[in-house]
Amino acid sequence: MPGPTAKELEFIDRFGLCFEKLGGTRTMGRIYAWLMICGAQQQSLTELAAALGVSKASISTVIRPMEEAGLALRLPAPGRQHSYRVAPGGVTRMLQVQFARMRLGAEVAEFGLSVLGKDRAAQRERLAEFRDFCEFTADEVGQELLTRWEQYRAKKRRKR
Amino acid sequence: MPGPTAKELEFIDRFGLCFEKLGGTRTMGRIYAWLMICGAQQQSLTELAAALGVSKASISTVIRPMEEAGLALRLPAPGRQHSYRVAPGGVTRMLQVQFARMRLGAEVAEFGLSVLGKDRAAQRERLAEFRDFCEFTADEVGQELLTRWEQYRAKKRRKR
DNA sequence: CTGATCGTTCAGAACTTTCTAAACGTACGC
DNA sequence: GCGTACGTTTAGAAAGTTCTGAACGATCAG
Repeated sequence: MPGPTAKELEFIDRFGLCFEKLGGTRTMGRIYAWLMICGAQQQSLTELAAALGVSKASISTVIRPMEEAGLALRLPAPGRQHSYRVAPGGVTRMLQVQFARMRLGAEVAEFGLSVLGKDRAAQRERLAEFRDFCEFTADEVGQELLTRWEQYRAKKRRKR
Repeated sequence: MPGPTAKELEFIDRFGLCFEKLGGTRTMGRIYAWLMICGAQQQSLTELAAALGVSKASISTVIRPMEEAGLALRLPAPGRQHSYRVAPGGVTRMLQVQFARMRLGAEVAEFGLSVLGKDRAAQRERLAEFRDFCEFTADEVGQELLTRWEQYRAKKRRKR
């Protein structure tokens, strides 16, 4: 099982930084990058640690959130070790999770409205709009996004 | 210019935490919350600092990104001080900025493809899909989101 | 049963981010 | 001009995050 080449490692690191900018952690990005480009279909935790030059502890702690976010897949282990690979449609899932978090915003806004007196119309207006927007993204966009992405991909595929 | 009441402060803090979860900083959220609910139409930097119990330096450094993200508006100052208020459609803008960042992901993926040999079809497939998804969100979703949000809001308004 | 291999957990180290206080530059009122 | 009020910048403190090494529990081969 060969580790990444120098060029591949540069890609891995750039991907890690990018992932950081988008709200994840660097290591999560690096793992995801390596899983995308490595020769093998899947990688064990120990292999990941070796390939990325990172402690097993790091991988272990970071990969759980990745599973929950729908980015990585842990396969029923052949042998006793766990195998990880990129989940199909992983990034899509990630965005959906992000959108779902907007519900929290709606809740907080609701609380704010309960705090604010009935007389403060202008402020209530602002808060209500914020709440609606959070609801909108949480409820509508998540699903809509998926179907539109399928369309987009299909169109792109047809061109080839 | 009264500061926030105890209840209002709780809202402000909860909003700050929520903002943190969604990728911003706590202080940004607290500022935004206070701008939404404070009695005055706008607040100077000094007023913000006093109301939130935070140093002026903090506000000053944090509010610039907020302006750039399209969250806060700096008004042509009456007197010599600057006045801030929530930008109309602020959160929408913020999401759009977030989406625009996906372009970086597309670039990195493109670089990855240039690194990967032509023979590694499976890996290239994964990378290409990632790139396409980044492009899709950056190009299409940002605009689409806006129009759909307008529709949603209009519908919501009609109900009242 | 014994030794080897693997993933997990925990305490502490290294690093980053965020905040503050103090010094500074500028504009205004007098 | 001189003092005052305002926002900005910078260096350093405080807090939080992420990583590592070591100890541990579990599983399998022999």
